[in-house]
Amino acid sequence: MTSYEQLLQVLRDEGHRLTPQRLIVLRVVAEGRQHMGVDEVFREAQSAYPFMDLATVYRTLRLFKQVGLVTEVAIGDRLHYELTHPEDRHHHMVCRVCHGAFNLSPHYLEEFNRTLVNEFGFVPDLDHFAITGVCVNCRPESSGEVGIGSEEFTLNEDVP
Amino acid sequence: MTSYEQLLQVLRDEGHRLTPQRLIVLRVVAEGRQHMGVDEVFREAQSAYPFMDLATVYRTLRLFKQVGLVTEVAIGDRLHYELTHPEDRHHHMVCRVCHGAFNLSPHYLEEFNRTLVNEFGFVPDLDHFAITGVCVNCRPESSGEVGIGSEEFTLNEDVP
DNA sequence: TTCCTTTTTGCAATGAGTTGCAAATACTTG
DNA sequence: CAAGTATTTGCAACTCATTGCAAAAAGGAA
Ligand SMILES: [Mn+2]
Ligand SMILES: [Mn+2]
Ligand SMILES: [Zn+2]
Ligand SMILES: [Zn+2]
Repeated sequence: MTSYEQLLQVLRDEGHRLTPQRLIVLRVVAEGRQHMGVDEVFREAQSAYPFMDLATVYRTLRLFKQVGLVTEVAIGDRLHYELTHPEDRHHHMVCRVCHGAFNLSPHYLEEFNRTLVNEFGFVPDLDHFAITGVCVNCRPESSGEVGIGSEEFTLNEDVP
Repeated sequence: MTSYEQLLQVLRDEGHRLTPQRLIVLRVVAEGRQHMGVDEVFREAQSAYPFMDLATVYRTLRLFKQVGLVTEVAIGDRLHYELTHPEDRHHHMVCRVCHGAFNLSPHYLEEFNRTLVNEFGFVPDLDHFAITGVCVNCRPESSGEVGIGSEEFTLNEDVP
């Protein structure tokens, strides 16, 4: 798919300098799991480059988001990042109880999106969205069959 | 509608103590505008009770939310509170550019809500929701007619 | 390579929000 | 009304995220 070299070219093309810090953060995010929290990126990056500063990680991730290399999603009150895969747009349902995160096809928000645009002229930020709630496994009385179409992964950080 | 005395009874009924701090925060929220930010509540409360501490305001608002007296909404990355009006459920569209906030009927999220419950058994938190985006006035090319049904108010705090 | 300019970094300070804890106090009971 | 107890408060310390600024370094030109 998008190789590491191609990703670097995106930075060069927009006139950004290729510092060791940026190369490492990019590698960490590219090789990491889905939705890494900032502190997780920081720890991994620091182990490869001990002088790495947390402020640099924040600035670097913000830059990567600006140029489209990574996608940001707010889960709970923390920001998480993953490499952008244009062919795999998705949203999330995040369980408030078990912190599990389930992927959700963009299809489920398309009508909502269209309605806001058509009725109010409001263009919502619905690129990569996370809605909190309670998942089927954590519901008080485990009633209700689950349909197809959702794929779970688990966050390895606590989300408040 | 719900008088101040009735609100106090809710606290008493659940075994919470009626401290001067709580009475004042409740009065401030009850008499304040929609969606007061915490620091705004703090300032008003402090002017009525100079010993008021910011931590107490945070704890008090969290308690009021727990017992249902107030409704919380995250706008940008700050929490805002307003007195709960069960007969006036609504969501918001918040403009990233001008920070204007528009009310949105719950009706627009009902289908989305139902779909998540039915297809995935996921019960989303859609009590009082705010979606960010760009409002019709702030869109690059001002195309598109605005329908009826949205009512604007302006936040008087900057939201990042 | 060396020099120059501009960007980027590391560090320290800041701000919002949360938490532990001892002192204060609201409510209960006599 | 006084005393006892459990809750609540104020304060200070702490965390997470952001920002100003001087020092470091990337990239371009000679
Ligand atoms: Mn995702
Ligand atoms: Mn509201
Ligand atoms: Zn769950
Ligand atoms: Zn606007």
